[in-house]
Amino acid sequence: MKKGIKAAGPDHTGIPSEARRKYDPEQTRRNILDVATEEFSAMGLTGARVDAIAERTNTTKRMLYYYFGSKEGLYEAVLDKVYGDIRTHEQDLNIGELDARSGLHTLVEFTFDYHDKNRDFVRLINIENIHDAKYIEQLKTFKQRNASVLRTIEDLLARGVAAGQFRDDIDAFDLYLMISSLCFHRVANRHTFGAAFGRDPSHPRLRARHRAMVVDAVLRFVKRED
Amino acid sequence: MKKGIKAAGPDHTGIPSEARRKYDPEQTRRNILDVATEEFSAMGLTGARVDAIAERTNTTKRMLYYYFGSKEGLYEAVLDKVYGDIRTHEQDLNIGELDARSGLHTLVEFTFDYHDKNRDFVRLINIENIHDAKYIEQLKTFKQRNASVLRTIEDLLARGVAAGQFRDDIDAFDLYLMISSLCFHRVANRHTFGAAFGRDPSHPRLRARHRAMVVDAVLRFVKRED
Amino acid sequence: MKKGIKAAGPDHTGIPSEARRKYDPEQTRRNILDVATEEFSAMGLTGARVDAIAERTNTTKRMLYYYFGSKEGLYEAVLDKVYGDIRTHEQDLNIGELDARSGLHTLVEFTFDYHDKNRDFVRLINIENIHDAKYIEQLKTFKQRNASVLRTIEDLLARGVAAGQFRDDIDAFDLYLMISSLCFHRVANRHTFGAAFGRDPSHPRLRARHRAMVVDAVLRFVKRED
Amino acid sequence: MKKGIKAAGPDHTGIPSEARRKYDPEQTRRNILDVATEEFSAMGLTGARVDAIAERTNTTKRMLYYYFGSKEGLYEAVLDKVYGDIRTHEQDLNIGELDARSGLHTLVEFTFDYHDKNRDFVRLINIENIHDAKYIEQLKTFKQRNASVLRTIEDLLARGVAAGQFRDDIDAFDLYLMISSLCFHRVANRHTFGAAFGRDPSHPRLRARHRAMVVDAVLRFVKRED
DNA sequence: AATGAATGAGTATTCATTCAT
DNA sequence: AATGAATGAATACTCATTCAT
Repeated sequence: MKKGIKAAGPDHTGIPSEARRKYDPEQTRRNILDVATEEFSAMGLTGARVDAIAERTNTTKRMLYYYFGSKEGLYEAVLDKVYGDIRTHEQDLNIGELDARSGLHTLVEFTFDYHDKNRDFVRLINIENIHDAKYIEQLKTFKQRNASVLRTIEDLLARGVAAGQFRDDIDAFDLYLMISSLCFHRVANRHTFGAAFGRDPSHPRLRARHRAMVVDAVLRFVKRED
Repeated sequence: MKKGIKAAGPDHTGIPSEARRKYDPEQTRRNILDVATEEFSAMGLTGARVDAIAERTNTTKRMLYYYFGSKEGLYEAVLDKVYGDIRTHEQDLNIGELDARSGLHTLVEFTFDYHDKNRDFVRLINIENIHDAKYIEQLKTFKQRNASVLRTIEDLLARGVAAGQFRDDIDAFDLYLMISSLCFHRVANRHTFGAAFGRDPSHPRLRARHRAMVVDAVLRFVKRED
Repeated sequence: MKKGIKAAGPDHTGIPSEARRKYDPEQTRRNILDVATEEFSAMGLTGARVDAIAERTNTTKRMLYYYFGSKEGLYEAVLDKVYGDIRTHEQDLNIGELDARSGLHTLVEFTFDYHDKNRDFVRLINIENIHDAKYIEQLKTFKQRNASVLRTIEDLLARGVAAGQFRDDIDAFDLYLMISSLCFHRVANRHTFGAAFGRDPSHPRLRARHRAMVVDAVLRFVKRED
Repeated sequence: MKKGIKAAGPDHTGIPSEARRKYDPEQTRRNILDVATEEFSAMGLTGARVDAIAERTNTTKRMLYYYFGSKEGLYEAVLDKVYGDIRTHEQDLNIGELDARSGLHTLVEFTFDYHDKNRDFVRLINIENIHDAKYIEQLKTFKQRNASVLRTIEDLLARGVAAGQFRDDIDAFDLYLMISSLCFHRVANRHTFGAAFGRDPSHPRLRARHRAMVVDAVLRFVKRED
């Protein structure tokens, strides 16, 4: 009945003994979380089925409750995992070291690429919004994490203005909303958009063109006009 | 338990007798559809409860099936109704009669306002995307309807280029995607965005500023540079 | 939505006016009865759907209740119609005029053929037995009608015994049960029999052989042994 | 409301403790299956009520789905159980060890007795035929099981012919159909037959007489005539 | 740490029947 | 004589969760 690689039990695979310990709580937890990410992303919070998750897991439904307490607890754990990543990566860009224009360019491209590659992330944000973000608000570390982007952008804008490159009437929050919109929508709404116009806005063939367009639109928007 | 205003039966509401006819299929249908729009928009397709819809209706659950066949049939009818509106209104703008620049300006403002005012519409699109747009694809009239915006934009771009106002390297589909992104995201993802940054991007106080920003960003993007 | 030939309403078919009278109660009744026979025969009493019957009718569901009172009333009317036929035909055989052996021969062949041709009849009897024959027992004329076959067989046996052709220890009821068994089972249970043995016992290719077999078996059974 | 004897929980029935274990999947399954056999046999597939079955069970409706997946799944399991029995018992007769005539005699008597005693089985076959045997056809083991009787009869016929006892123009399939008809019909159609003629053909008082008649009819049919 | 069995409260849907015209 | 709209009580089935081992 069970699919996937069993995390435990006697085997004869020749894998070193640490890897086939009878009980590996960390791996079990991780395994549940990964399967749950797929299911919640694909089906939504209400649409996801605990049984469906358990079935694709190496373990049983009971363990899911053992580790995460409830369906909602598991969903929150998934959100936490998925949301943590983007902010971490953003900070790895070291945008502070670049000049304002190329810093912004880099940030936009990163944001574009991140959404383009992490469709599960995009779907989960979507799903959270259907639930009025009530689960994500409960994650303690959530707000802290996000503050960082705004600071990055504020810094970028200040430096750009100082260097005479950028307009001085732009709000960091607004600018991030714009970037986010342009990167998010083409992935999040690709299905209805695709259905409406017969073309998938997130199709790989369009990626380079849209990436350039988004960067272009943002840079034109911030550019100081003489 | 709270029943809406009964359309029929002896009442003391003072509503003129024609309005409380016992048999008024059109009104019954409409009533169900309106309540369903709210419920599906608020709860999603899987999260919505047929019982909850029926309860807030002037009629019984049975009639819901009588008119719409199934929960999914009702959901599709809701999508159909809601999606029909925006295209109808778009065409009422008579953008063809304006010059390219103000036509685009008008279209962007309309799109912004429409999303701003019709949150149910935005939520439903979101929900449809979680379901990979599989329900909307079944609506026969759907694709036809949407073609119109693209033609409007193509025309706008052609006229703008001819008048020397617009760049000549812009694709109508891409441009609509951009407009849509900027108008949709701030409404659709207001909850997670709000949770992340402590500010609701669709808050009325920000509306005017964002409206101007979106128009500005789009016009700068299409503007021919000398 | 409606299939079938409409019994009423303005038409331009050129059919003489009597045939397209606006209201033809007799035809409406007959039409409902015929459709119901098919549905009950195909689906059983519990399996049959009033809506399904009404839909295949020239009229509406309401008329079904108008004429037959209830689903069960309609079912009883179907039974009555269908059961009436066989006894009527049996009497048309004028078996009393033949000598005992050929009379029995004729009766068996008739019974065989009747079941072979009237599968709806066979199915309905089957269905009635699942309901412990409680509906057929309510049909007033039912018992009277059946008495006739037993008298026919009694007469046949008496004459056969008198003529030295038949054994004298056979009961008419038993003999009819035997004949009935041999003619009924191959039709009634053709599906499970077919599934079990890969051959349909009521297949036309087997008909002649089985017809001869049944006649043969019965005649051997009654035959006086020296 | 009337619950059967609970297999679990604190009780005061004096049943030894092993018999009222809280977790006994095999017993739970069996219990459901037995109750379902009665219900399906009495009411038919469509007429049977899942709730009615659950109520007479030691467990809840949920377990019915846990073990059998659906009402139809349960119905199939019932068919499987019930059909399995007759073939098993047939083979226990060891007819191959008897001479042709007494072998056939034994087989007919067994078949007669089996149908006479197992009315649920007979009813269920009847019900399956109303459904065109579509459920029984899905049981994998079904066809295999049945092949055995035909081989038994073929062997019997061959030996009887070789011994000069039997005619040589009889097909095993036909002969089994005859036997089956004579044993099945009197049970299956006892209600309509009873209603029609005022006598129940399966009444115990008639059993011995009909049993002899059936054996007699079959043996006369196969007997070689000089 | 891990598990198969068990459960109650829901959940979408159907059905025979009747109402108002 | 005929009809489209309306209904309440059922009906099969599902779901997240917990028990006993």
